Amino acid sequence: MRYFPHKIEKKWQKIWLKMEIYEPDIKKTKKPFYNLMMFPYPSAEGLHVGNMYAFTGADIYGRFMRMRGRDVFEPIGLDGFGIHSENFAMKIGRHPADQAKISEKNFYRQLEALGNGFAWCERLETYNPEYYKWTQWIFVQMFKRGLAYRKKQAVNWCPNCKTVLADEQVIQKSEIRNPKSETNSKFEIPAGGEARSGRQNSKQKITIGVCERCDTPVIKKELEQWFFKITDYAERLLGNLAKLDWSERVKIAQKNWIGKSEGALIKFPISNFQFPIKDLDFVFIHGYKGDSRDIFWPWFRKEIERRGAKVFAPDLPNSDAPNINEQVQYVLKQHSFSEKTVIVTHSLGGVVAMKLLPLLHDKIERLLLVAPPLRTEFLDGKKRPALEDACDWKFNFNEIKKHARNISVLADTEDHVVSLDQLVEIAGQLNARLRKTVASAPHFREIVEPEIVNELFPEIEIFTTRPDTLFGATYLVLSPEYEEISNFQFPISNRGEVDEYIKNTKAKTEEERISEGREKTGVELKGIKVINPVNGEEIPVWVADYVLGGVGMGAIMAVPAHDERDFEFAKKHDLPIKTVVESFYIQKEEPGVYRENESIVPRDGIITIIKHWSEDKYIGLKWKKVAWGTFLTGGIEKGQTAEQAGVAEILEETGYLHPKFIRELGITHGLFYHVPKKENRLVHAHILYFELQDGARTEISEKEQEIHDIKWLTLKELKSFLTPATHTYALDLFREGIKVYTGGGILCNSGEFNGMDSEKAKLEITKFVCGERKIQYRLRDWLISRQRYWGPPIPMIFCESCKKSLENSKFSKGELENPGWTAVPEKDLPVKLPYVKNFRPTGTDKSPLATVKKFYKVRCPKCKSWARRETDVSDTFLDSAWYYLRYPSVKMQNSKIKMQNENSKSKNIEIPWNSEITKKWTPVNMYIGGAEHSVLHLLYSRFLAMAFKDWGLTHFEEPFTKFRAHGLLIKDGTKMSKSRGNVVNPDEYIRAYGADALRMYLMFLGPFEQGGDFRDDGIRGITRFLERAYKLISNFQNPISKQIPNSKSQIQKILHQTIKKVTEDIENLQYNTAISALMILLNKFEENPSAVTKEHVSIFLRLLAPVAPFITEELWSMFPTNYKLQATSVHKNKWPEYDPKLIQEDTFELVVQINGKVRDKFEAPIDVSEDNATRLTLGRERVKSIVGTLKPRRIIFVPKRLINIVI
RNA sequence: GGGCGAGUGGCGGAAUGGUUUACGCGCACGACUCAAAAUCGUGUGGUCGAAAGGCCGUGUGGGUUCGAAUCCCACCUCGCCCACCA
Repeated sequence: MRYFPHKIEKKWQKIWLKMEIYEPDIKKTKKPFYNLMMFPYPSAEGLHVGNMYAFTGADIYGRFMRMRGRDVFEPIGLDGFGIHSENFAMKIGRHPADQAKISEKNFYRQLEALGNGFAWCERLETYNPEYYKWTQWIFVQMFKRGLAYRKKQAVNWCPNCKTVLADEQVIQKSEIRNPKSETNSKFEIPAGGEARSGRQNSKQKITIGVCERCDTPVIKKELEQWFFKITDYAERLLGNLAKLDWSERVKIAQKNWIGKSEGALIKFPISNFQFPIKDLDFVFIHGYKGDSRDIFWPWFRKEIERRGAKVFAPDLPNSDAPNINEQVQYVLKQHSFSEKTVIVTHSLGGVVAMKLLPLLHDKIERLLLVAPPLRTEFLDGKKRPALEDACDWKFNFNEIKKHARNISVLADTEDHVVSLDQLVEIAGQLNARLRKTVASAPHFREIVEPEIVNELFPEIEIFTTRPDTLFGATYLVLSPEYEEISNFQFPISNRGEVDEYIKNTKAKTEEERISEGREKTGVELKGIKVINPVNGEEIPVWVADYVLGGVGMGAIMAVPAHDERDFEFAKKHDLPIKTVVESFYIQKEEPGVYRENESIVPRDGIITIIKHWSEDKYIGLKWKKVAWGTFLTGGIEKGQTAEQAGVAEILEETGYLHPKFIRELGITHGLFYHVPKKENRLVHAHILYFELQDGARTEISEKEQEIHDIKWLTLKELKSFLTPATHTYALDLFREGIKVYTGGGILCNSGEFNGMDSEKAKLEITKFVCGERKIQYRLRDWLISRQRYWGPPIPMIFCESCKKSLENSKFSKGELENPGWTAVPEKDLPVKLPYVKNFRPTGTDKSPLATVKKFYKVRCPKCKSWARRETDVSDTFLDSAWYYLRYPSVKMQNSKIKMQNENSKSKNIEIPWNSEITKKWTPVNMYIGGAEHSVLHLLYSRFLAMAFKDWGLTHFEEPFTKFRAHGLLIKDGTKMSKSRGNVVNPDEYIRAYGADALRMYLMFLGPFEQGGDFRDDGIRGITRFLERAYKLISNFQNPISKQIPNSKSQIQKILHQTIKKVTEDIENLQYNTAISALMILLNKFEENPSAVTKEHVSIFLRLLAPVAPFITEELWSMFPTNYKLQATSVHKNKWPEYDPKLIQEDTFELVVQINGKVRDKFEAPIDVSEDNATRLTLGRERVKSIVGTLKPRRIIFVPKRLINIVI
C-alpha cells in the first residue's frame, strides 16, 4: 500500500473533530494538564511556518502528556485586535472588522491542518465583544483600585503610523556614519598605548530608534494617556522569578527589565542668594493676634540661626487690633534694612511688609510672603472688623516690586482663611513666584512648617547608587525635563540660554539626539550653586540631556572620577575631576589567597613597570619559591618617596643603573597572602612607570637571585604572566590608561571616611548627610492608551461637572486621583467599538473614534450631565495578558463573587470566568512561546495575575508554572519574519508532503529551544522515513501466535533503549534527537523484518504518535483487531515504558587508549574487573607492538568505557 | 557599551570529562531500468600511504587533566536581547 498523506489527514481531521478526542472533560477531570501556546495574531496572509514550528513543538508535549495519562487541555484562539491586524487591513484596503472575519476563517482552516490536538470548542478571539467586554472590565477594576491613572508624558510617536509607540515597540537600529568631527577626546594617551593606535575608526557606529513596523525614525510627543501602575508590583515580579520553572534566559531578561538598584536619595541645598546665608539678615513679621513665639516662629528662628544668619523678630504693637501704619513705623525704628535683608511674613504680617517696602531707601534681598491676605474676605466667613480698619488695603505693587530683588508667595492649598485667588492675585501683581503646597496645619499654623524652609532654602534631591563617592561629586546635572528649572525664580543669570537648551533638546527627535553620537551637551545654570552636603563645598549645577527625566529623580550628582558619562561631560566642559575611590583587590586565586584567620600587615609599596631601553619589552619577575609572576615590587621606607623607592628597588633587585622615572599611573590596594613571608599583606601600592636609559647593570646579590628571575616580556606576554590581581590592574592601567575607575575600593580624599571600604561607606556617608536609602527600579508604568481604532475602547468617561464636585467623598480611588474621570459601570459593558468607515489614524493626537460624535457624546453615569467618552483604545498586550484565564471558562457560566467595591462595601459581582473551573485548570502547567515575548507579554500577564489574586479573583499569583521559549526559525541566514519577506506558508508544504512530514521535519531541524534553519531540501529524508514506516507496517502480516519475543534479542534491546531515549528527549523538548532515535529503530526493523512483532510495531507507533499524529493514527487503525488495544485512537493510548533490565548490555566495546590516544578496541564483559581488563589489554598484539618492553607508568580504567595506558 | 547564547564534515546537527562527526541532507559508486525518476545497497573529515597504518582535526592562543568539543583564563567571529538607568 502506498502512503497518501492528504487522504489520511483529511479523514482523521474529521473523525477527531467528531469524536472530540481532544476535548477533556473540563468539569470532572481529575488529572488536568493545561498545555498552552501563545495564540497568533492573524495579521497577514495567513499562518506562517514559524507559527507552525511553535505550535508543533507545544503540541508534541501536550500529546505526550495525554498519553501519559493526563487530561490535556490545549486551547487555541486569535489575538486579532491591535496594530498588526489594523495595518494589514489598511494595506489591502479592507475594514479591519471585515478582514477579521476573513482571517479568522483562514487561520482556523490552517490550524486544523496542522494536526494539533486543539480543544476546538473553547476558541476565543480578542476582538469578539464577548471577550473584550471583560478586557474592559479589567480596566475598570484597575481604575477603581487606583492602578490606572492618567499622566502627561513625552511618548514615542511614529510619524508614519501616526500613533504612539511603547518604548518596546521602538527598535534600535545600527547605522554606520561618518562622524561630523573628531569627537573622541584624546586625553591621557597611555604610555604603552602605541600598540593600540589605529583603533579609532574613521567611521562610527550609531543607533537610532525606529518604529518596529515601518522603520520610520521615531519622534517624541507629549500626550496625556492612561497608565497601569505595574511599578507597584516591581518587587514581587522580581522576587517570584526565583520560584518559576522558566527558561533561564527569560528570567534573566525579566530581571534586567525590572532593573532593581539600591542607592540613596541625597539633598543638595541651593545657595540661591547673592550673599552667603551667614551674611544675611532675616526679619520675621508675624500675623494677626500673634507674636514672635507663636506657631512656627521659634522653630524657624532655630533653622535660620543654625545656618549662621541673624534674625530680627519683633513683637508688633497691638497685635489684636492692629494699625498697620503704626506697626510699620515700629519695625522701621527698630531695624535697619539693607540689601542683605530677607523678610519673611506670615498672614497679616505680609500686609505690614507690603506697606513697609515702599518706604525703604534700599532694595532688600528677598521677600517671602507666607499666606498673605489681600482683602478682608475670609474663607471661614468670619468677620474681622479689627482688620478692616487696620489699613486702607490698597497697595502700591510697583513700589513693592522695586524694593525687593526677589519675591515669592507661599500658598497652602488647604488654607481655610485666605483664599487662593488672593494669593494668585498678589503674586501676579508682584510678578512673584507663587508656590502652592500643603501646609502642616491649614494656614501654616503648625509649630513646624518645613515648606517655609524649603522655599527659602530649596534643595535638589538626587538619586545615586554610589553615595560612597559623594566627596567626588563636583557638580550636579538636571535633566531638561526637570520641572523646577523653569518654575524657580532662581537668579539664573543665563536663563535665556538655559531655556533655549531645554527647548532644543525637547524638540529634537530621537534620531537627532542620538546622531550627535552621544556627545555630552549641556548648559550651566549660572547664578546658582548647590552645597555638597558632605563637605559644604559649593558646586555648580548643569542641565544636560544625558540625564533622563524619567529616571530616578531626574537629577544626578556627577562624579567624573568614577562614572564614565560624568567623566566625558567633565572633560568636555572643563569641570573638576576628583578621585575618591582607589581600587582594591582581594586575592582570590592561588597562589596567595588571602587567609581570613591570620592577621593582616599593612604596608606602603610600589608596583614598578620597567621598560627595556631599546625594545618594547618590560621586566617581569618569575618567583622561584612560589608560582608568582609579578612586576618589580617593594616597600617604601620611612622618609622615602615612591619614586625614590622605585629607583632603589630597581638597583637592588635588577642591577640596572639608569632608570628614568616617567610618571605615576595610580594607586591600588591589594590584600593577599605573602607566601614567602608567611603573612597577609594589605598593600597600598603606587604604580610607577620607569624607562631604562641603557643596559648598564651591576651584579645583584645572591640573596636576590635566589628569590626570582628577571624576564623581558611583551605586553601580551605579561597578560598571562602576571598572577596577582593588583598587578593585572597595573598592566591594564598602563595599557588601556583606565580613565575612570568605576569599581569599588578604598576611599581617599574623603575626610574622615578615608580608608573605608566603599561598600561600608555607602551606608555611612548616606547616614552622615541624612540621606534616605532608596531602592530604584528601571521598570516603567505600562502605557495603555493607543490612538488607534482597532482595539477595545477604554471604558472611561470624562465629566467636567464631576471634576468640580470632587470632594463629595463618594468617589473611588481612581476617581480621586484622576479628577473628572469615571469608569463605565460594569452593567454597561462592553463599550462596543463602533463600525467606523474611516478607521485610519487621523494624524492628530487622537484616535479615529474622536471623530464619531455618537460614540463619544454620553451622559455621565454619576451626575447625568453631558460628558465625553475616552476615545483611545487599549494596548493589545492587555488583551493577551489574561486570555489563558478565559479559555477553560469559554463554555461555562461566569461566577459571581463578593468583591469589595469602591466604597469598600462587598457586593456580588460577575467576574470574567468560572471560579471552580479556574481553580481546577490554572495556573497553566506548560506554556510555550517565542522568546520575543520574554519581557512584555509575560511580565504583563504576571502583573495582572498578581492583581487578580490580590482582589480575591483567583488563587494563584504566577500564571505560568512552566514556560519554555522556542528558538527562531532561520531562513536564508536571517530570522523568518514578515518584514524580511522570507516567510514560508505551510499550506504548500502540507499539500506537497503532508502535515506529518512537515511537523516532523520542523522538529528535526535542531533543538526546539534553539531554533533551526529552514530549507527546502531535507524534508525528503523525513518523507522517506514516513513512507518506509507506512510500507513496513501496512504490509505487516506477522501472526501473533508464532512470535514469542525473545526477551533478550538485539531488537528488543534497541526497542527499549529507544523508549527511554524518546521519553527523556520529549520531556526535555529535544525533539530532534527523539526523531533520530526513531529513525534508528526503523532502520533496525528493516534490517530484519521477520523479527518484528506486533508489540514492536505498537510501541513504535505510540512513540511516533506525538510527532506524526495522522500517519500513526491511520496505521494504528489498520492493526489487526485480534491484537488487544486499550483504545481506538493511538493518541488515547498509554505511553510505552521501558524495561531497565532489557536495556542492560552483557558486553561492551572496551576502548584502549595509550597515552590518551585510541589504539585498539575489543569486546569485553560488561562487569569486567580492572585487573582482568588490564590483563586482556596488555595481552593484545596491537598493544604489545606499541608498548613494547616499556613498563606502563599508570593505568586508568573507566568501567564500561575504556582503559588508558600511560607509558 | 552591557547581558545571554553559539562557533564541530560540503550542509542541518549529535556527543556536556572518556571511540569526534549519531541521525538526516548532499555527493560518489553500484543494483533495478531501454533510459530516467523513484527505490534499494555500499561508501563519504583532511592528509600521507599500494596497504597495514601514521599524522592532523570541534573559531584562535594558553591552562587544568592520564585524557578536553566539553572545565578554567584571554582573544576573535556571529546571533539574540538591552542600552546615557545615575
